Amino acid sequence: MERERPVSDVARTLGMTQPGASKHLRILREVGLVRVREAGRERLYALDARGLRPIHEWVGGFEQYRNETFERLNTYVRELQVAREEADDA
Amino acid sequence: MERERPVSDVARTLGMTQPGASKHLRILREVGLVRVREAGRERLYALDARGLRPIHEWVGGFEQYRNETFERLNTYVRELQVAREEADDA
DNA sequence: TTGACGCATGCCCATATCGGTATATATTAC
DNA sequence: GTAATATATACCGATATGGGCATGCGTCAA
Repeated sequence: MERERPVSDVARTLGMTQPGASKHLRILREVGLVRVREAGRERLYALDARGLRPIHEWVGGFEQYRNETFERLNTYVRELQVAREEADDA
Repeated sequence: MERERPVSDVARTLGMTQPGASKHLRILREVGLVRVREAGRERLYALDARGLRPIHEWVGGFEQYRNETFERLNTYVRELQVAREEADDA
């Protein structure tokens, strides 16, 4: 992430072959998560954090359901208590 | 997301079979993204947004590289300009 | 210009994943 | 008790995915 790296470097780091890394990087490039810079016979890949922005926001969109989830849970628990009290009364 | 639903409901909504939905929900349950409540012969599934929190934070952790990415890009562009000027001088 | 190097692609195999059918289990209704 | 309903699981086939090797193409160095 921290700096751009040639394909073979990525491959070595991840313990895979050069073609393997090349194919992964291709996908990441196609979805906009990395950018490439050609330097001679090397292709320097680097993270393009902009591509993660939509993902981050999408996941964050569920945040609003956090409280609601617990509210539902509380409602349920209260219903249980009421039901029990009524059963005790009978 | 907005409320708890029985398996068959989820299946119908997603246009898949009941076993299909059941298997997906099992996975989601195992990774903590949904919770289940047994109601008679029904299993009411609901989103557990807490499970998304770590994902959200993990993705957000890359946010710090956003600016750095552009700084690297700017540095590169400046290097190009300098190199061109030197070439022009020669 | 020729050989070495870096990368991308084509091809192939092993395995994972997805979705379906059949079926066992548990619960409700009669 | 028996039938109907809701779910989970086992099993199976089609397809996707991951990773390797062989190879072609561009680039650099001698």
